[in-house]
Amino acid sequence: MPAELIERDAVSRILAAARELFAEHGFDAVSMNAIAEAAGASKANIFHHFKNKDELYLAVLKTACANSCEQIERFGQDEGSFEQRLERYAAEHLNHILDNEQVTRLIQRDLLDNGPRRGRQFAEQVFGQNFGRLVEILREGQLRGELRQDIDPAQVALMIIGTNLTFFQAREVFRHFPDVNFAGSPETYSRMAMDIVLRGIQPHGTRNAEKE
Amino acid sequence: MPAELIERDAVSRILAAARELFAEHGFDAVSMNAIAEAAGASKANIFHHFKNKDELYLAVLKTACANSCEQIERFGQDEGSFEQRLERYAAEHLNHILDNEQVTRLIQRDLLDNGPRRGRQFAEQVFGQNFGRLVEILREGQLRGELRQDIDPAQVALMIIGTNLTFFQAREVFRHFPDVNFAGSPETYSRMAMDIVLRGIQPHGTRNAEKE
DNA sequence: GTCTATACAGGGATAGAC
DNA sequence: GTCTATCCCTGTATAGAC
Repeated sequence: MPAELIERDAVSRILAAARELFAEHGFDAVSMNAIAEAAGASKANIFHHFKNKDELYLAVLKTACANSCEQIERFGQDEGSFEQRLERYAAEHLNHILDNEQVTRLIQRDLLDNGPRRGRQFAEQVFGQNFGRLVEILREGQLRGELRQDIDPAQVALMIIGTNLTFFQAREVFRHFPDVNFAGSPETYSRMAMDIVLRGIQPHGTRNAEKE
Repeated sequence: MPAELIERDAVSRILAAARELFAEHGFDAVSMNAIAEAAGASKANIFHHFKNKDELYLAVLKTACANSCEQIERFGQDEGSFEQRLERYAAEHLNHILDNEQVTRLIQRDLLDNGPRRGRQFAEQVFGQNFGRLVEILREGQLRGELRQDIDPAQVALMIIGTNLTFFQAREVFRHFPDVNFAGSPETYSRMAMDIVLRGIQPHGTRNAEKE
């Protein structure tokens, strides 16, 4: 028996199977037959619980994003210096997208799709939540003079998120590049990237980035 | 008549239509019927020129990437200071991916479709070419002491490319974010991002980033 | 709620005339 | 090289029994 997620009700199994398959292959490449088989249910039963394929996809995205957003809420919450918070946020964010590979892929797919709008809202929700929290932290730091005034917090937030997303997206590719040593180590990558960013956004004349 | 690309031979029209549709909607979402209609040719004629759908897709990717790589060769070629070259490279790269939206989307899609699937090679080719050129420039700068020694050039290259790709990928989303002012202006975005990166990778104690 | 069986549309791909 | 017509399969979705 497929040991992974047995003993759960059909709806849960269907959602889990659908999430995995949609994330891996994309909406159009996945048939209801495949989902039914992976979920250990009949195709007709899926249609009993979800009106059609689109609605199933939407349900997958909805539960996945809700779960993801819940985790994001906790990023960078704790106390600590401005730099520590930022560094921690970046590390936690990278960790999060790697741990939730399926959701991340779903969202990236959705961002790429120009066609049916389907669940764009959820992609925007997750992306926007991360973005908003980061901007908040950065604004606060700016008020307290802990980063340059002549800088757009939104820009920095986007750089941090983007740097992490790039790692996620391209890690399998640059794993084969001779120049790259950090492919297998997100921690190293995150630390190095944030070292550059932090130094880049320091107020002019500051010099206290190292602490080890 | 569809004014865009008329008067060309069938193969060109087919490739152009296929590139547009694949980029927009993804491989599985596009039917040969749709391509035939968009290209103003019959489905049978497509199959006359391309063995099957996969081969057509591969041909699209191949020509698109070849064209793209040709342009990349010219990035950052000219003389100028290290910082100027880097800045120029970043700006040209962002410009390039925006101008070649279809190719960029094709590659991102291909990257996402991790499976035992198609032309991963092309993604590696384009990505790798950009990456390699950037690392080269950075190494050179490092030798001449124009950027920190304790930094991995590959890391910086990835940050620059990733920052640009993120702009491309998410610009439609953060266009609606109140915090973002640079959504419509890649030039502004690129300048601001590189300002941070350049300051972040300067040798300790340098202070000559501004020149205007 | 869950199944088997089935309807029916659209997909990729081919035959064969011109 | 290009077309029309057609094949056959797989996809989504439904009917109806249990």
